[in-house]
Amino acid sequence: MHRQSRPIMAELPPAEHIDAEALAKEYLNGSIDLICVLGPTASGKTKYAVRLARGLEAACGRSCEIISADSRQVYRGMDIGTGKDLADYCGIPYHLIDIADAGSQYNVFQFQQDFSAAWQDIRSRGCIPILCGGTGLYIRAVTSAYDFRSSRPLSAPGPDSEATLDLTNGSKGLGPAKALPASTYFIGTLVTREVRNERIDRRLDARLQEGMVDEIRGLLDAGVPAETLISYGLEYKFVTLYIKGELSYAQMREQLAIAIHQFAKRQMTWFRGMERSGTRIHWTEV
RNA sequence: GGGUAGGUACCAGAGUGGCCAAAUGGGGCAGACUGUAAAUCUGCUGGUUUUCACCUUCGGUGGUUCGAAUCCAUCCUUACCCA
Repeated sequence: MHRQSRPIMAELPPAEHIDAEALAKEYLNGSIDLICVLGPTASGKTKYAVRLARGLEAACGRSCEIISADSRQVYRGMDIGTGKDLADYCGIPYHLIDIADAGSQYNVFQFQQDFSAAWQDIRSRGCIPILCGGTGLYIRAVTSAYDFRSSRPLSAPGPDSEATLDLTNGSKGLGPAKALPASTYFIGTLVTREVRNERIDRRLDARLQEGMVDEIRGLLDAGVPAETLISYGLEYKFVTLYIKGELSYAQMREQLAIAIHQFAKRQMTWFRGMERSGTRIHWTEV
């Protein structure tokens, strides 16, 4: 008898079919000003967003451009570990990928600024913007118009008043009114946990074979501190620990797979939280 | 065949007569998170129950005892060692 405790799992939301033509119409008549594709890692967001872009272009003749909402793909030289898969875009222009140096510290506030600029730019050229990514905080910061000016500026680890002052001045200088979307249509890419984890495992092995360890060793050799890479989390954290000899290859692979599973779960928690607070997400099977 | 050490909840692993439904870690589940978010943090994790509580659990069986995961007997079983 296998009475393994089977905890209640949040049921998957019902999937719906997204009609590109209707969506294009909504965008053109101004009832929405941004389309956002979100989902946990390994749910096929990018591929879906590209397909959607194609569908929208076919439906209304306007070009689509994708704005990435991925807190790690912003860094140059971090390709395999962040799964950039730039070929997946198939010619659709993308934004906010490779915009910061590996080793630097990008953040939500910066993202909000950069997103605003890209979003306005795309719209000013008559194109349709699609925000696509899995960094929930980033997505929410730009679609719910988070106001960071009133919040505490990022403070340095120590009592480094100078750094704090610089950031404060910087945010003031950018002005209070950032242009952000007023109405976003959210599409979530839906996969069962089992399928998701299976894909994560397979993808991890593929990345290891593609030379992920070498990529990260290269970053270390280029002078990116190990602590910084570790702070980036997941592949950068565990592979760095492996390179430093603190984990065996097998341990690295196993612990990393678990950490990615847990990350995907946390992403879903965030998205559910968005729904709980009133955001309508149209989940679709991919 | 003989010897030794083990068999504890999903896993690992404490506990060696009452304060044990059973430490701790991992995993899992759920949640929080407006300037690091692939980060950081919280709760739950035998069953019924709102709580109190009660019920069934520590390889099997049978004992000892007011009381056993803990002691005894026996059986099954795992690892290693000697043959």
